[in-house]
Amino acid sequence: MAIQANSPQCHSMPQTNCSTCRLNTLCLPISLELQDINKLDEIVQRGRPIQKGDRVYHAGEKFRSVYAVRSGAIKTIANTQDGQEQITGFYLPSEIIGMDGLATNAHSNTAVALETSAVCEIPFSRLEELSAQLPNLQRRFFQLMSKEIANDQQLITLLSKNNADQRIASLLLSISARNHNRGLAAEEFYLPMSRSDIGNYLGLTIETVSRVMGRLHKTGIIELDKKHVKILDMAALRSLAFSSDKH
Amino acid sequence: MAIQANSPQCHSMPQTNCSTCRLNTLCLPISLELQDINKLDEIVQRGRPIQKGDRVYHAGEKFRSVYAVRSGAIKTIANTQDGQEQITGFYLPSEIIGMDGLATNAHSNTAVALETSAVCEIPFSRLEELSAQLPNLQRRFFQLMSKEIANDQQLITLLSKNNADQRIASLLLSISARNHNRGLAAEEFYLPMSRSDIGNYLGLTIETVSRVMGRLHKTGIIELDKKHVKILDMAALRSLAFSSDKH
DNA sequence: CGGGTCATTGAGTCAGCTCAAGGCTCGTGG
DNA sequence: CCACGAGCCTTGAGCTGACTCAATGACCCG
Repeated sequence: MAIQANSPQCHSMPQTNCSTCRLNTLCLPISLELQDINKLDEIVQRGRPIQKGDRVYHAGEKFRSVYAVRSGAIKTIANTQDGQEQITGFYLPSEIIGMDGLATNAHSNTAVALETSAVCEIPFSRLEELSAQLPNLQRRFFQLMSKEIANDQQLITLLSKNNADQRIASLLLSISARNHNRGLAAEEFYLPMSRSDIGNYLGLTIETVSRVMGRLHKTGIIELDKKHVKILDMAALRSLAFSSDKH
Repeated sequence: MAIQANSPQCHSMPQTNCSTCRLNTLCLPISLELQDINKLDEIVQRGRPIQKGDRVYHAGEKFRSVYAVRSGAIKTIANTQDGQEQITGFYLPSEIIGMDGLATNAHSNTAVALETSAVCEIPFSRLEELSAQLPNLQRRFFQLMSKEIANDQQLITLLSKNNADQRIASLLLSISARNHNRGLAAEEFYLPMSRSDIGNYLGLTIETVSRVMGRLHKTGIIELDKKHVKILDMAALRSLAFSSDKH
């Protein structure tokens, strides 16, 4: 718990508005003028930190807000008809969650913190009003939803066409790239999720996840110590993820 | 070809505006007042019928419009990094395609007609302007994108957690339900796509699709003649799709 | 130090894959 | 009118990647 509280993402916590947030070149405010950012800022509610395992919202809850991840990491879980759970995404700082609730006015997913995290709550009715006034914000929000669709479709392809090695390699590359975008190292990072979460997300068993990660380690492509990953051979990892032959 | 041209969906062709279109309780105009529907109608462009195999838009093309399927059926295809194709959706009348292009301002998918079809083109810049004026339309479009996300996440779950029988059963039920929504029979319909399309979409080989469909036929759950499907035991199909045990 | 959670490793099984052969349907051309 | 080729689908036989089951290891916390 002490380790979680000291996680490196937490130094963005003292930020109290969007215009000074170091994530504002990635998050919802992109392409907004300073005065428009301030308008957005007025409707954003910053909550207290949430602990590992806490929910941001849960399936069935009335849809009121979307949330920007400010620090930490969040997983979203969809419940299937037969009572199983499917992790539909891992979300890192600057990424937006909660858009699943729009269609039916109730969240279809549950969002759970993977470690101590902070989120900015954005009441959707206010965001809608503001979007009608600020064309750039409307466009930006459409784009965010479209990005979500594109991400989901990439996962669909991964699950439909790729073997275990390719799925794991792709996940590592995705996290690496997103960290890099936020100004962190692309080659070295902590995985905020458990092996079981990875398996659930990628449609694999925990044993297979463990074996594949072990193999990547043995072949010298990554260094691995529990959740600490260091990519030693980025090119090899890429060619593994994107090679068309399954063997 | 003659058969395609006489396909049952085509009698919606003579419609020339949204307010009299029999799909307007399902399509984009939902929840709009009559006068607002007319405003929407002014920006909608109705094109000529497109033939089987024709593209509505293709990957890489600049994003300009979204499209409502008016008749026929459309598949959307994403190209993977390694040159494979992944079908990401089958779209029936009243459903909207093209929203994949918003994030990057270029389409990431290619949309191909599965049979002779007609689409309504909706230029996005005009739709954006109108959305800012009509809160209901803005909300409606957000909802459509959210619905798309929800659909994609259901497919993710299907691919990640369900076996071949469950995947096929779920697809049949989905098409059945969507036909029913449009006032067509839930129990009897033509599959507009090939076995190979089904396999691609569901992450299965064509042989497995064929075997599973044959098995559903033999066990008396469906009647099957090429692409003509009749669901004989809806309850059995549902319990097959949603049972939690894989065996 | 004991109990719980999470991860690793091994051995055997099986669902869905690959490879291969053959059938059905439709359009074209002799 | 029929023969033929091209697509699409079906069916069979055998293989294999990922699963299941099982045991053990590593770590944390009380």
